[in-house]
Amino acid sequence: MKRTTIKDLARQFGVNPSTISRALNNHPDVGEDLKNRVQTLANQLGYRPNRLAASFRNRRSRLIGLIVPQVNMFFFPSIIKGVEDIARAKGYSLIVLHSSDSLEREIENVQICFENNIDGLLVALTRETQNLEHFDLLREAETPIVFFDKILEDPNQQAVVIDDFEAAATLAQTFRETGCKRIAGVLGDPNLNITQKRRSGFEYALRDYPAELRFVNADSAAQSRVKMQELLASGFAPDGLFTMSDETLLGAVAAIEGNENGLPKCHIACFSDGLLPNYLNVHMTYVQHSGYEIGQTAMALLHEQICRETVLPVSNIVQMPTTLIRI
Amino acid sequence: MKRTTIKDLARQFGVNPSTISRALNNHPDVGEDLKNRVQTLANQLGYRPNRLAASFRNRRSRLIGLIVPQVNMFFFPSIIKGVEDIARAKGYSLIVLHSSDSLEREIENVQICFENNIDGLLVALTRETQNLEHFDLLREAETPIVFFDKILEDPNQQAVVIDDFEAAATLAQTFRETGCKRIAGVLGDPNLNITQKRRSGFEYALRDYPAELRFVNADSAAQSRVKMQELLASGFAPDGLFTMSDETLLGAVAAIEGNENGLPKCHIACFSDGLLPNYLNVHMTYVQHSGYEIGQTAMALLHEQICRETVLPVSNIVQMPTTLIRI
DNA sequence: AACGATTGCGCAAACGGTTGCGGGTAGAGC
DNA sequence: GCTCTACCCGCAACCGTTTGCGCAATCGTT
Repeated sequence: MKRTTIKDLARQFGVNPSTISRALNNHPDVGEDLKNRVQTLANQLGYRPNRLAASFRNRRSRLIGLIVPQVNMFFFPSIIKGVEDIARAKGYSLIVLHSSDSLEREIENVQICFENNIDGLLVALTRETQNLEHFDLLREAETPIVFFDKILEDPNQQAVVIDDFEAAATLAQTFRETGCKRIAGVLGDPNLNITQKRRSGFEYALRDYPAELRFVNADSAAQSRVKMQELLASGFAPDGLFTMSDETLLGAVAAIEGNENGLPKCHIACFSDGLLPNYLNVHMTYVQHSGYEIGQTAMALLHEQICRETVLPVSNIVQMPTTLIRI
Repeated sequence: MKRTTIKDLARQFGVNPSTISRALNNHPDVGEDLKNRVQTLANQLGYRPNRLAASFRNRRSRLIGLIVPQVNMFFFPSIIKGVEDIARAKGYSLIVLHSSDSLEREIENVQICFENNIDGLLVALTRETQNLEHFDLLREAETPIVFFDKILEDPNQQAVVIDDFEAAATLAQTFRETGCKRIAGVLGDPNLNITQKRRSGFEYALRDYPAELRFVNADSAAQSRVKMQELLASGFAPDGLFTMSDETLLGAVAAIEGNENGLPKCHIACFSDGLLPNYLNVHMTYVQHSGYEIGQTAMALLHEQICRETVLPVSNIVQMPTTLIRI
């Protein structure tokens, strides 16, 4: 069965397709009577507009691109939920692409987005990304872009992040308060902007505090566990643990709890989306930065840009508020 | 800056747009010389085809719809990764929609997919879904659909699942072997097909085994934890735990480990995507059903249907193999 | 040299919906 | 009876790409 088109409806009523189009779009140039009859028949026949045709004509696809470096367990699901909820409310659909932590694939993804004529793009960068040249394609097409979470310093960008430096510093303070002397920190990839900011915020807050800091880098729960096991095996017995993400938290806690030599009470402070900490049965302090809210905010910001129909030449970095939670 | 189109290229070479189109698509009707010159200039100018136009003309959008009941932590990320990897390899992009466990929203999602002229659809149903009528829209348009994980019994459907009955029975056996007498089972929503199958497989395998079975239903980690806490508070002290998903596993284990009265050694058997069990620092047996592979298989199956260009009137339920793992 | 086959390109329509413009009709006002 | 206006609707172009068909030029064959 073919799908019913505007032309089909036009034939039914013996009018011009343009009139049907206007009737369906509630254009004032169509008589009330005809308008009603058209709309009811359209419903009966289950008429659904062909967005492809409309998009093509209007040069608006009503499609949003979402590019993430990887599909992880904790942050990504929250993000996609937040983005999709807002996008749907505004009448947009989501094309989701992941870069597998590869710049090459990120570039591919941008091209895919361009070819699909997306109306706007949301991006979290890979750890390999050093500049934003590959987005020029979209910028020249005046397609608004909002970066979030994993971003680069760059003029004239729209972005949604948290105050990583400040949050890390706040977490660092808790180690001072609890009197920790040997702190293990599991950070993300050292190339990442957020890793650098969180580390420097952490170190800055403890710059005059006499504790031994040992940092390791890990991108996944598995890596975090291994790195932590190595650290423990090396004889370092931390009384404090700092992690930068839920993934690394999971791995590090597993390593510590699985440690055969046992371990004295260990104070934990971390960044988290808020779910995992409640299931680990250990006390900890965490900065909750909600992926859901970041996703919502980023999408809302993007939508503003789209409606404005002109890319702002100003930089706008939205810093989301975070909450410090003790459990 | 406007994007370069085929017409721009045609003007440059003083030829007809159709010739440019053929040159770019390596059509034999274009001379080698011209073909090369066109392709090199197209690269230089960074020409990217406007898929919207091509899709419109060809009635193929190269878009795949992916509808999931909810965006959870463990299963969904694996699924989307598997689907996207295959889809990308075949030249398709993904529109991701979640139904928030609501039939109404699922119906909306199907309509969105239809309007976007998707070439194929992958669906895991909500717990509210009782029939597949709302997919008729797409079926009439001859759009292939592949159901996965959460499906309904229905003739003439393509689906990818696991043998839930058998797998649950296998897990049940482990309780018999370890001699458990009081088994707590945390299952998903009772309306779900997989819940019913897994429960009946479980009960069947233990039909002649003298153990006390207590089942509770939970959709999330939080619910699972609460239900398990209630069960423990009621005086039931399980020596065996059976869960149906990673989410429920996480909640149930947290409840047991957080139990103030302590608990004797508890044998755990569950369904899992394979990641979480390694981080809980408890021994268990689990049936690994890889969301990644299910996603890949479902997408590959869908691609076959798309290429066949005619919807098969036969039912084809692919049962993925599972692995029993003890840790 | 005459003829058929092949090569290489142009022409134009089509996909479905949108929109500026124009025009016909009916009613109101003088 | 005339003009003016408001109301409704048709006409046709357009968005970028694809493709069947046609045709001229070239090539190969007898």
